[in-house]
Amino acid sequence: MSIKVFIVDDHYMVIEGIRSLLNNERNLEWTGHAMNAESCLAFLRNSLPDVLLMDVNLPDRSGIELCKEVKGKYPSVFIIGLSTFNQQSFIQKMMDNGASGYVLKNATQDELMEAIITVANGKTYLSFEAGKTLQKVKASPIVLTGREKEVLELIADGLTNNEIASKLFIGTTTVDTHRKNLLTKFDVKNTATLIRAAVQMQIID
Amino acid sequence: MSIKVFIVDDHYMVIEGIRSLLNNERNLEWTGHAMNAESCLAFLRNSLPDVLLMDVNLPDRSGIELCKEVKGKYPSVFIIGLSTFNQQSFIQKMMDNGASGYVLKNATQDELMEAIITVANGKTYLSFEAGKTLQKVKASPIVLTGREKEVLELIADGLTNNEIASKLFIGTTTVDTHRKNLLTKFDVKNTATLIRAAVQMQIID
DNA sequence: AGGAGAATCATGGAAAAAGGGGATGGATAA
DNA sequence: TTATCCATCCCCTTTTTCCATGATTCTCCT
Repeated sequence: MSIKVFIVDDHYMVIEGIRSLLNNERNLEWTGHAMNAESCLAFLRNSLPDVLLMDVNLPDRSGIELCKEVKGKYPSVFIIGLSTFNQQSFIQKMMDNGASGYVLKNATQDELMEAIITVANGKTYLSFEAGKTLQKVKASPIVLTGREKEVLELIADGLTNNEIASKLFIGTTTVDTHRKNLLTKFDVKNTATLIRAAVQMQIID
Repeated sequence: MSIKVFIVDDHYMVIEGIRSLLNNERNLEWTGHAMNAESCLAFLRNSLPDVLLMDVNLPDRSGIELCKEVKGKYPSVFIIGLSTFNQQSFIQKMMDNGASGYVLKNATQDELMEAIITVANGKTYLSFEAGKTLQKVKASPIVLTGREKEVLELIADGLTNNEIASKLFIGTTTVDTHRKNLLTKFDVKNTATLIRAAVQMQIID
């Protein structure tokens, strides 16, 4: 019995690449591709693959959201996240939202096949590089409270403590406290390094 | 006479994708691929393609540097930049460093062929999306002087004006001036928004 | 030779952030 | 029921950034 594979990715070259890498495999069946989240969902209404290869950066929606939605509606579909970079938080979030695996786009044919087969059997697959990154993330997870995240975003928007306080209807000193906690959690010494770290970790855009 | 094409990209899937997209074309000759800058240069020492498809993000060196080096040593090779995103500054820098074209990885087969043929004839090709981005960049180009960039990087590293001044052997007031100029050039109001903008524009990492 | 831009420095004042304390109520979880 | 975490608030001091305005070199380009 062959494994049905579907792919959603907005890059022609990547779709072609994967098709080419997989088209010699007898025990795989290529059921099609989509180039955005919407047409992926439309396809799934009619036909369910066993394994769904999903780019984390889609034009209309983030792969993270799509992952959640697909897994909610069709729990039998196993999802493998695909991305170009080793992006800390993305890998974590994809796995948290129901993905069964994560593969980088520089994977070899063997790696990709192994991932698909592993995942189709209900197990979890992380490519070597992604696994290393995940370990790093797990080693030092930065968990922000709701309020801290709000404050962080307003700082990134250029507001001062006073402005933030007005906007959130709290005291300036409270904002100051949140700010100090942010510096501690990120282990940075000032606003510049705080924002840089937050952008790099994709906590803010 | 067929056009010799070589590709350097660290993503297997992309290489496979391009190979697959191009292998039906009679007037093209696929001369090989490399997965990093060094082996690309090694290949070029023995054999020169007409067109070199180059990822802007290589593991060992940025495509921008490689572009400059290749174009310096082998002016007859026409280079097409390849990237996943529509990245403002990258497109500009690749073109500045001797690239003849820029194509996004979501390009269709037709688009890619058109790019290769256009460039092989010594003309310039920009994919539609890339062209749009470039126009935006040209409309509001943020050009930093050498010193400003140095200061910006040190700010992003978390140094204060005093520390920056010591490191660069200049006065604190001078650093302050550079800092003010940075705020003006980026059209932002404080350090937080400055760093955010700089990271997003990939002026700092 | 003139002009533009880059880099350097200055003065002085206002605003904001960083760093150090400590305190209180409320929710939640062990 | 303690213990922990969260969000809220306060005081004080020092450091740093932001703003306005102006000036002097130097080099590069025309």
